[in-house]
Amino acid sequence: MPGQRSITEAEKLVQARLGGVPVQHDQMAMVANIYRAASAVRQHFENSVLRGSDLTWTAFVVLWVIWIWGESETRHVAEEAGISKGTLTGVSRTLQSRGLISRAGHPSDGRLVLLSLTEEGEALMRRLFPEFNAEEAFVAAPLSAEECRSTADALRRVVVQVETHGEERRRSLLAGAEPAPRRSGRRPKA
Amino acid sequence: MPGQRSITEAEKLVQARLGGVPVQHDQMAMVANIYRAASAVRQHFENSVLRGSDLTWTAFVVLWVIWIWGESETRHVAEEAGISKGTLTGVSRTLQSRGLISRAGHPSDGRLVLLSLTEEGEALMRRLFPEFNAEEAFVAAPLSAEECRSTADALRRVVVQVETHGEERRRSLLAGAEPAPRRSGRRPKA
DNA sequence: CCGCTACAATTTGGCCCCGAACGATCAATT
DNA sequence: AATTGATCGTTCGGGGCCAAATTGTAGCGG
Repeated sequence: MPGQRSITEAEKLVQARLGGVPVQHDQMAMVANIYRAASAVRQHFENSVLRGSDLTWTAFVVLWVIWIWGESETRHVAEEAGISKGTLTGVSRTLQSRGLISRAGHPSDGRLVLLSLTEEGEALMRRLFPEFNAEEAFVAAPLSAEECRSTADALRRVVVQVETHGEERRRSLLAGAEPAPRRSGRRPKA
Repeated sequence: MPGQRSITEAEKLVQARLGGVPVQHDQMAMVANIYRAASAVRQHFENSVLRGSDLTWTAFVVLWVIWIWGESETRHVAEEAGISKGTLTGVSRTLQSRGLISRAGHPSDGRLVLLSLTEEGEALMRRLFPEFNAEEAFVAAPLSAEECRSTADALRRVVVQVETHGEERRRSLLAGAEPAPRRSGRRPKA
């Protein structure tokens, strides 16, 4: 677990590299740990409960969303699952090919596509979710229920911060300059 | 921000789908929020500070590790950065092609490869890190310094839990059964 | 010196991931 | 009926990501 041990130690090294420029330690440590925890948890889930059904974390989340909310339009599923529409297209194709979900056109709006679980997908979720939840309890075992709640609450506030003020923040950082293209991704036609 | 609003609401729906099987609410909410916060934060960083230098989160973390620890063996960089060795090979190739890092063979052990920042990479990190840290402060703005510390500490304990007991847990879940292959990835030769 | 085992980084295969471009559809005009 | 503008899901390009297979070096015992 060298990554963890080094976090606090790293801060001294950062100071050395920056030569006196002040660093926001606590915020830096929290962000680093958010990402590290997310990776560790995802990895554990994929290699324990999900491996047996050969699902990725993302595929499971998509199934979960449809399971909870019932037949849904793809854009809503993508937003709930926290992935882009383009990604969902690929994931749902995979899940459909395995017979876990089905797609149907919207009766009155030809642009929409509705996703729903097949009987097989439904049965899988009924079987899988309790195992998944048991693993959630496992990774959270060192924390009391109260600590889980306050941690969840703190993280929720971070998400709210980014989702409500993030775009405005990004605009003000650019300060009028054009948004700078990505190197990856489809090229503009011009 | 429908995703957040729905978390607590979703728990009632889960109960309905499971018909009385008990659910660990607090642990479930925490895990969901860890992942959601990590995605939101990563996305915000890539679209703000990192976009201008066309770096992904992962590429930045790799640069950061080398910056802090100095010239390092690839396996150590991969572990610190929280990615697999195979992923690092690709990322470091990209960074090298952009002139930000350089690679050198180990003087006495021909198997090892050492990564270090070029002068250009060094300059980039000196310029970029303060911007990065300012964004860490931005996303953490709704939380007090004390809340950042306790949240970071809780997440650290989750990581420790997974890293110390995860493998044992996965083994006991399988209970002797063979580990079940992945659908994706290279096929066993047999 | 010759296997042999251990361990390093790389390659490979299949998926995930984003966001720009695209084609189809809809709704509101005219 | 034709035009226009918004919005849907899909396609596409360039990466990221893991773990098994592969390739190559190290260092041992014989």
